[in-house]
Amino acid sequence: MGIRRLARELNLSIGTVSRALNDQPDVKAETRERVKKAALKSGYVPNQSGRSLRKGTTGMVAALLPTIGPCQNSDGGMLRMLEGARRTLRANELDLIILLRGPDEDPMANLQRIVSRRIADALIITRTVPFDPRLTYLSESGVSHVTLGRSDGHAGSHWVDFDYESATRDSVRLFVRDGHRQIALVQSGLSLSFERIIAREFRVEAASAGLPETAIRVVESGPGDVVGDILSGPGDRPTAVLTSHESMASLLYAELPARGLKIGADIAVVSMSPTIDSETLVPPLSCYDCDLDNAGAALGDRIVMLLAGKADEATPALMPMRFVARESHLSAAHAVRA
Amino acid sequence: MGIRRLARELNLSIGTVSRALNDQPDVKAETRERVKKAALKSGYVPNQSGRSLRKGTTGMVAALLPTIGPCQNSDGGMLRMLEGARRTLRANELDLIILLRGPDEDPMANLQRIVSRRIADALIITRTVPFDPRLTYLSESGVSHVTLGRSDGHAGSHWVDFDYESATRDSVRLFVRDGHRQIALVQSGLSLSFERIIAREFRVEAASAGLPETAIRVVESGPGDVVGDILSGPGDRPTAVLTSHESMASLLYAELPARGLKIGADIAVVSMSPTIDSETLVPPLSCYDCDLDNAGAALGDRIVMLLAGKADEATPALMPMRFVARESHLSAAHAVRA
DNA sequence: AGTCATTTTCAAAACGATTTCGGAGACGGC
DNA sequence: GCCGTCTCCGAAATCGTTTTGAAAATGACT
Repeated sequence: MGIRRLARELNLSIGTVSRALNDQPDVKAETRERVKKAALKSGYVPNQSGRSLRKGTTGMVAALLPTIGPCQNSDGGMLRMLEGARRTLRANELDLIILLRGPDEDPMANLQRIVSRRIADALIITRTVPFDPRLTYLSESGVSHVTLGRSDGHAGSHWVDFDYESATRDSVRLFVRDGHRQIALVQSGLSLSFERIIAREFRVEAASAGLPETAIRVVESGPGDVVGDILSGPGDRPTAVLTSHESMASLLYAELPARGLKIGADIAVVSMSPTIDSETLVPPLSCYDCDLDNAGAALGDRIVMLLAGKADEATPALMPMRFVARESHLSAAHAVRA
Repeated sequence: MGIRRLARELNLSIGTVSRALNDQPDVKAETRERVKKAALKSGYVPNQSGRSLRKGTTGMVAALLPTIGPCQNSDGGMLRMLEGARRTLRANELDLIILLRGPDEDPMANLQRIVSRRIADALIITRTVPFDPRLTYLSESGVSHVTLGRSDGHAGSHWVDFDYESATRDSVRLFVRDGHRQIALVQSGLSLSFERIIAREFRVEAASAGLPETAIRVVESGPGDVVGDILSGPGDRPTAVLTSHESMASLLYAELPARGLKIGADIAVVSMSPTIDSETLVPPLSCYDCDLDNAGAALGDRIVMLLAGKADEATPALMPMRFVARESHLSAAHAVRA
């Protein structure tokens, strides 16, 4: 196998065979048929290395996925999204490959290695931070890329992201409408773009809803001290909590009951961007849901546009988040205050 | 960029430069140093396509990951394991890439495409089924591969798997010792190798513990009817349940309370192969834990052995599972029977 | 100095595909 | 019969690297 052998069997030159298989002109329809049939029969598939070398493109798109710490079983959502991207890319003759980056590897060095070895034609970048140096590097190197999550400081960049602003605003309004006067936001960090966005919007909306500075609490913590961080501090305890990630919500579910606080009764909990089984929690978790399949497809679409040279059609995509009211956001909290 | 330019700058032939960079003999130590320094300075990295074409190997190992249905947020564990594999492979100059397969793609066709395009030197196969046709194909094609999970009917094959037999036996014994006389096993399917193994072992061990046929219930179900399936049927209800996967356990957590059964009190629940946050459930889930990092490393090791031609050193690896006693396995169940 | 063995280097041939360029026929119009 | 056009195909160049085989340099010893 190899195009050489196929050509010899057909009594044709390898050039003609290649042209026939790639649907290029200057090949008689009948010949093209003959070639294609023979290729199918002998199971010929062009060697990727040879093809890449000559064409200068690999036909692959790489998604860079940092695997961080032990608290990373939230990946289910990521895979779900990448599957959406895969489907779209595949429909355009592109293969999606996922590249893991361990905690031991330097983000930039890792990126440079991938770029310079020409493993993929385009990249999908996740876990963006504000002013992400990776994006600067990619832009300067002229490598096509789409990010999951915006990054401040990269004006013309192509991204897909969820509408955390609206979701955060809605959430705060919901709390206020339900009579909560003391609210908190729980995050596991503040470095990622989406965490920043949520924190900022949370403060702004709470302020514009008339809540005083002391009524707003933004904590950033991990397992062990989440609940302590929320409940400590001056003034009344918060009666409603928004978490920026499902993993934080599950921590609350684990620790709040031990403090005698019943979720959905004594304290309201709403979570952002959950993965799948938020309804199997007790009580079922109210959350802002996101359409992972479509987000993935949007990522794929952007990549396809970029590679087709239609960069102008690759507009940013802000995916809506949908509030799913279950039971955890309910609370008799206003009574606490009254 | 390009070895050609590098060679010209150094006043050397490209052959010498190549040999110097690849640590091959027949290069003066001083020259080697000079070349390496220049390569580092100019940021030269060999083009992967050119290298693959010439060497016939890609330096990549592909892990094939089916993305199935919506119930797949158990992937966190899988990624964790693959990260272990990545680390080991990377230490041996190999790159790990993950290839998703959507529900729309045929497993065999997908596999054939990957193999014939020579995308990777070796494959990691997951979700093995008994007498897996993929393994037959790979063996016949002479493609190096290691499977996660055994597959009946492939004697000499290389695999890494968890010791489900022992865990299942232990679990049944634990139940019996705690006085349970009516036990159940809940699975989401029966097609995968590990599901078969657990089911078989469950029946065998229960029988040899003296439980009559009617006291053993093995149900295979999805969301919605798990609890119904367990509780229905002749005889007393089971007082202890083993689940073969964390996702099933979380279903039980969601649905059992509604039937008035308190986990860890009225009914014992133990889960196999959980991912991370089984301790944040209420009550904390007792389970058989597995060392994902080491399992991943074992996968990587096997691949390295295979590619180094030391197939005989790539022995199968049965990874132990460790019982983590939390609270869900407790129960006053014997009282029910008494 | 000449010979031989041993390093060290260079030039050229792979690897497998795509693409460019040009030539051979076929055909029609004059 | 000659010339231009069109269609189809083959030969050769090309992509960037590794590997091979031969040539040059070096050193040791007569």
